[in-house]
Amino acid sequence: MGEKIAAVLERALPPLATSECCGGTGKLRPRDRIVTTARDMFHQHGFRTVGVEAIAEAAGTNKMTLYRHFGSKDELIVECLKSVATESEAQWRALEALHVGDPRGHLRAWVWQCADCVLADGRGCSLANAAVELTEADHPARKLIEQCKSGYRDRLVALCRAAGIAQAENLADALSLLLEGARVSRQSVGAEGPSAKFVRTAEAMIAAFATAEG
Amino acid sequence: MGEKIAAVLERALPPLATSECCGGTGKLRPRDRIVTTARDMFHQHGFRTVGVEAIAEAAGTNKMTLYRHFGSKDELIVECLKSVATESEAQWRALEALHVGDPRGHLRAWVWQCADCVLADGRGCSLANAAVELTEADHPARKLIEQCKSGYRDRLVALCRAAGIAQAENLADALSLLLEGARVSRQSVGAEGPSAKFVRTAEAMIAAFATAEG
DNA sequence: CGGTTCTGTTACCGATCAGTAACAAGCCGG
DNA sequence: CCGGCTTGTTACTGATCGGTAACAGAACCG
Repeated sequence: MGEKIAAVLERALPPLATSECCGGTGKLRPRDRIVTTARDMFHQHGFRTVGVEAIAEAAGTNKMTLYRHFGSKDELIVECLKSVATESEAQWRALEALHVGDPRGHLRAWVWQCADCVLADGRGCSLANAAVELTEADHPARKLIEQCKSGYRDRLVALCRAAGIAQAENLADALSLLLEGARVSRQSVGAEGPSAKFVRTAEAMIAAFATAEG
Repeated sequence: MGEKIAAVLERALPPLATSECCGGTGKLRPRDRIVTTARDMFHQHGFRTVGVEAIAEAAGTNKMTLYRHFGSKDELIVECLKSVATESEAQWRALEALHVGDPRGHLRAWVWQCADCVLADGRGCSLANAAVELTEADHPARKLIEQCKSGYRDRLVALCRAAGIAQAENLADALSLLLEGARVSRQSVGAEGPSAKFVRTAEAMIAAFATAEG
């Protein structure tokens, strides 16, 4: 099954004392370093591929300390996804603060922010990827994923409504599909595939919904 | 990491002699039964989750025979994806045959066929899922995935062009994003999420592109 | 200072998994 | 009936991985 990433890390990393590694997380406590590092590694290489030992090592600590903070790998995964969700929410609020009283501009800025994200990161959305990878129906991450995605959807609906869109739910869902599609398409076809048309399509869609009678 | 699917299978399957199991592949030769069964299991539970032993057993044979036909698990994965691609191509041709001389009806029928697929199958596209799960940059499946997705995109562009759409590439890519988004969104938010709006959105998009001046 | 809490280290367990060896049994065409 | 090819069976290796035990050391706070 391909090359073990542990071996790759072994080769790529300098001897390293106790910090300033993959996460670049400086002088935080082990728990925070672990979450940050694990978040990146899970995102980059997948949840099943990355082992807890590799995470601990990359975070400048060891497996034992990891297990003192997280009861299991699944629990760590959930914590990482929570961290992703928190960051996503912070990004949303930041964009919100930049466009108070201008929901239409807010919506268009959101499109561009998403496009940046799709462009910059070749691995899409960690939450969606987790839903693909963690197939056990009762995996603790599944509930969280659904909650986050639903929450995001609600915020997008509210934004569309604020922007004066009559069929706010329909536009929000359409934009969600486009965004999710762009992120997954970039992983399978590459950045020059359909995902390159995300901005143009989303803006056209917004324009169409804005001029619709309802 | 949750419950082992081997254990689940052990419980769910009757003793079973040599056939008529998960794949329900009757009297085919072992190689074909393995591919069919592996395709289903990979799709349902993910590529890394499913072990070769479980596949062989579910296919009514054993690991040794599996390895006589496939050099490695990765090779089997590639073969499964090829099988998926072949089936998808056959479906395309079947739809094509039903709508000769009516590209516009063909396009709308394609939308409905996709919707059926999204509705019926909660696990999305095996190729896209593989791109999410198999993160090694040089994994043999990656090339295949990109080829298949690009080929599908080309066919969709051709169909749009035949339907008289001026910006055929743009519509094809937009529809690709919607479809891919619907399949991945169904896995994270469920069937009642944004993916439920796929048909309505796709049809609106086609209508918009059809009336555009170009 | 002393005690407590957090962390590092090493070694280990049990399970799983990809992949192989060796041999016995079947099938099938001549 | 025979000889080759395909399969079944069992047992095994070597590696990895999730998770734990036990002890030593460091940091912190009174």
